[in-house]
Amino acid sequence: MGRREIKEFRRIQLIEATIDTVARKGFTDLTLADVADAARLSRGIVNFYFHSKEELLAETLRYMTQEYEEAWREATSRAGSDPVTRLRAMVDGDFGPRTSSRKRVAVWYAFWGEARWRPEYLRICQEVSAQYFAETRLLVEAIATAGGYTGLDAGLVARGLNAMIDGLWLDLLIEPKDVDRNSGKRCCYQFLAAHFPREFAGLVPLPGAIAAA
Amino acid sequence: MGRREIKEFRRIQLIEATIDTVARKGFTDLTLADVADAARLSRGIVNFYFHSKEELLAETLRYMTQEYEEAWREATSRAGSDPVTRLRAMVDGDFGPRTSSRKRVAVWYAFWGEARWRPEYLRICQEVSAQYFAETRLLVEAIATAGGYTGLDAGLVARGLNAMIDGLWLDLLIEPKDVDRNSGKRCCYQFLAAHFPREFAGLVPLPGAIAAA
DNA sequence: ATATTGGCTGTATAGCCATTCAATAAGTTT
DNA sequence: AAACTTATTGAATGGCTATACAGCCAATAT
Repeated sequence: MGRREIKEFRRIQLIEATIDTVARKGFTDLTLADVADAARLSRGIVNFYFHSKEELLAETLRYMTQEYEEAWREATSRAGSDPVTRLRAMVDGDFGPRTSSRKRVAVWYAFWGEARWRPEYLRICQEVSAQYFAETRLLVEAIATAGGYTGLDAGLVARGLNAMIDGLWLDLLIEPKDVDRNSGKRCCYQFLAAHFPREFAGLVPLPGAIAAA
Repeated sequence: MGRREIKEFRRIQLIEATIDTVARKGFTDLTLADVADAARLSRGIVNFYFHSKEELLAETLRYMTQEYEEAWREATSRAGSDPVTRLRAMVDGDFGPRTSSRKRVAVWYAFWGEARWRPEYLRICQEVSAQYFAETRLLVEAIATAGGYTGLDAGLVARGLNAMIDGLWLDLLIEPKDVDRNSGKRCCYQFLAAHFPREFAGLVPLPGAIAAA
């Protein structure tokens, strides 16, 4: 590896070490020595690549939001142009093994827990949240129009879906015995089916349907 | 104040000082000196009433969960026996000015952000979450039965409502410009109206209805 | 070959903070 | 009011950790 590439490589290496370390020790107990160890580099390395611990953490959050946004944009893109398929792709992505692993979700919540007191975190979270909301809102509107559903506030439905996803992630953390990635997904399907029965009802098995099958 | 009462009084005084201090400075920047100052007591006081900082924080979380549970149990109790009214009382409570003030919600999220790495926090959160879920599930079931709604998974609906509330609280923190206590409430009403139109539709004004009124 | 650059290391340091504790104040009992 | 108990203080302690930095070494340029 030439000197040219190494700079960016190390940055990412340290950011990923930070994610791993937050996942392993939490936010409060995280030290720069831990991060350096996780990256298998020397103790002083973090302050060589970042001005401060605070900056490392903010960059880590930025990295995660970018990764997340790329993931759902790619998922919708693969899903084609049908808004129903696209919205479903977003939900599926949010409960896919990579995005909603216990590790990843724990790290999201660690950052959200601090966001209130760190304007930089807040800004970053607002950005990703606004993008996601805008897209879901658009899709909800398109589905409503195409399906002839009237008297429905697309903003409210989109907001509700977004909130439900975040809340289910919390359940993955707190009640992993009652909520897993699959039941989280079904929960969202059911919400969508309640508003758009023709488009989503097939995804929600009726109670007892499994036993009957 | 006699010596008998003082012990309990100081405990609560310190716990409430802790809530205020977390609200003001966040979890990471909280020091016992801050808490002592907030309580207007001397620096060493916390370790006289609690074995450690960790214990103070766990007790603070326990205090908040008890307060929350008492609040919604009282709200449903006041609401009488009709499950529709009862469920609505729970939602209204969750978006009432006391429970969902930015300050309180920020503190909840601070604890949730740490819960993954503190088994004690996890246990406490699981407890309150399970109680709340059990009650909402019961009410959803009662509403479905009374209203003749079939083919509806009460557990999934209750789970979705719980998750939506938690997620909307996050929005109160992160996007206070787009989500406030009122729109949060309306969001939940809309979810309930989607499943139980006859029982809840009246609470969700149609788009444009306000302008038309 | 030699010089130069720049990534990287590991130790030194200074500040912070939870916890302890000896001293003191306030209240209670006899 | 003396003896005793309990609450409270605030300074001292010790451990921890972010940050700074002097020097080392490998890669590149000349």
